[in-house]
Amino acid sequence: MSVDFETFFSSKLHYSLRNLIAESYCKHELFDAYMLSVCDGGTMWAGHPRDFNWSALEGRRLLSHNRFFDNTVYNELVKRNLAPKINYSSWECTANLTSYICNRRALDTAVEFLFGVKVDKSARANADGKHWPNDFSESERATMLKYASQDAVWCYRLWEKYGEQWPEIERRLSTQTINQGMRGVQINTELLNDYIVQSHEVKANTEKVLPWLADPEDDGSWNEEFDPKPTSTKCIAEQCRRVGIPSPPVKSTEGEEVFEEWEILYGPKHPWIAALSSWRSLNKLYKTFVLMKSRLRDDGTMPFGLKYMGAHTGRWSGAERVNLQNQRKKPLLVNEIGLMEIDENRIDAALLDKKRLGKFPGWVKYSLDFRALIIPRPGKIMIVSDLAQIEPRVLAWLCGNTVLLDMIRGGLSVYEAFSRANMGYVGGKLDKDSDFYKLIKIQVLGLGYQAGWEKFVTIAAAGGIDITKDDPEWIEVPDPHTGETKKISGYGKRSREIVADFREKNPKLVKFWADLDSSFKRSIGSDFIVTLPSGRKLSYRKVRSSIRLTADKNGRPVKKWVFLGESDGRHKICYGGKLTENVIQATARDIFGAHLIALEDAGHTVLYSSHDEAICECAPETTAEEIELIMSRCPDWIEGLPVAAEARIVPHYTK
DNA sequence: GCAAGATGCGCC
DNA sequence: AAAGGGCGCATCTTGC
Repeated sequence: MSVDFETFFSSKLHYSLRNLIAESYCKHELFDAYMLSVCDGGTMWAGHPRDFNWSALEGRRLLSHNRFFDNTVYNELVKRNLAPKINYSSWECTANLTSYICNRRALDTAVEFLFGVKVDKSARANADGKHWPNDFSESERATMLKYASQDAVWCYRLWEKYGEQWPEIERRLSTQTINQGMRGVQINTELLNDYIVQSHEVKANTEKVLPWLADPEDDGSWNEEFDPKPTSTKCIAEQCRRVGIPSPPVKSTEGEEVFEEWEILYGPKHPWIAALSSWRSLNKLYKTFVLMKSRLRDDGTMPFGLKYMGAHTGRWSGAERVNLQNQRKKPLLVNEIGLMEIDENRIDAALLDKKRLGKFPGWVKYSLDFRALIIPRPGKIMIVSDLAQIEPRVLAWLCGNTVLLDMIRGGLSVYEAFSRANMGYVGGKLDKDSDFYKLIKIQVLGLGYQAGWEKFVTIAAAGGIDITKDDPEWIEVPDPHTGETKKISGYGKRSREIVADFREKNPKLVKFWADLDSSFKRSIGSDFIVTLPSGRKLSYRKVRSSIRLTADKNGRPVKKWVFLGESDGRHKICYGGKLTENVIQATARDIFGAHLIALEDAGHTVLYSSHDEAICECAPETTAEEIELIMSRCPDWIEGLPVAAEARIVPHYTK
């Protein structure tokens, strides 16, 4: 039986689900659920909730398109004595169903894709700011009832036609995810209040360093010509002009390194450069803290959003503006002058002090640690557990690299095993701090998805290795046309060698890329569908090819064929390595999904998850080993994969 | 006044 | 021959 509520909203008053999470929206004084529509295929009903025969839902399986919302509305009605408590048997979400079936969440786009029918959503847009029934004309009321019924009908049809294609485990993951968000997490509210005050103060200090905001009694030149906002690009450009330095390079187009060079060159002389970056970080934190406070329940817990099948590969994604999957790992430290500390070495040293001595060095005035805000409920403990190198393991399994898997099963670390099984290393036990070990690690992480030598230079740099430092200035190569020897730049020589060597020694992997690549290209004109080991399917629709203009090394334009497939409503370039990455990520997600359900079956509460990490709230007697054991299980559909996990009891969410 | 695009920040 | 990373969200600018 599908259930769909229509409620008052007003974009003018900023009272809508755009601005508020469902629970805050329902708690609000403006909340009014004025219409309910239900459909069980045979019968249809739409009207005011007060006129509904609620007992019709008793013992039934309920369906909603976005159950998080409709379930929250229903709970609120019960709380306000506007609806009775019903014992329904389950409540499924058809938005999650269609995300699984076709990566479309919204009702209209899903129905259009799956049924080829355009659903008219204009009635809802037309209800913006209107109170029921007085603000609706006679005909508008009829339209609204029809619209509500139509949504309930489509919700039911989606379930009727596609429900069976949704495997049991996925259905449970969907339900688990929605329950997680509705259950929420316990927040250290005292600390949150502190953080709000502190982050606001540091933000204000930072604004004083920005010349266009700093002096309210300046000559007025900022206010006259510019709109002085904290991160205004116009103000930044003008400031650069005034002090005679070039404008900052754009990170996304000119590269992180180029920006860093600029920063190193001009940062020390111009404190506002660092302040700009700090302000963005602080503002993000401050806004998040304030939002969290607004969502707190009386018991100090906070609901949150998490999207089942949020990403094309099936991974979960954050939602509702407080995204538990992308909060900073390291605390933000406030230094002796009341600003955000930016010296990474100093920060790391301070964090080490804290870890070893239990307290920060004197210069740390305050620490803003987002993760410290999330604590276990009273009488419970928190156990954080994450899968050990799941993606390289899955990659090895899919490529049939049994030698490597056997070594891992025998107890070697993934990287040590790789050096022996695939790179020809035969020496003694590797030292984890050695450059050789680091190099192996970045190869495993970086080269498995077909990165080229230039990309590998940046991957290595991110891993702390300058792979170009021993490159010769010049190398001599024969010209293919004349046969004469010519000199070319030696930059990247080492990187090229590593990449070539890696590929030579991993023929199964190279073949895996090539096979995926060629089957993708063969599906031009139709959809490319990969069946994952779990049985789940990954789709790339409407595969086509297209010509792109790029520059060769001399800057001359070159035409290049690329191949594209549609996912998440956009055509994206696909190639063997990229497809491999997707397949691996999706498979790792399925394995992790099995763990999430197993944890639940063992009686643990999974508060939420983050890609390969499960955050659990458990009975106090639970041990980390119990969790580790469950997280190390290997699903029967990927037999022989050595799965491993680490778990630890923590006072609060941490990494 | 709104939507879309560009840019940045944070995680895995 | 090589080969854009994914996600969400805030801020600011520009175009309609």
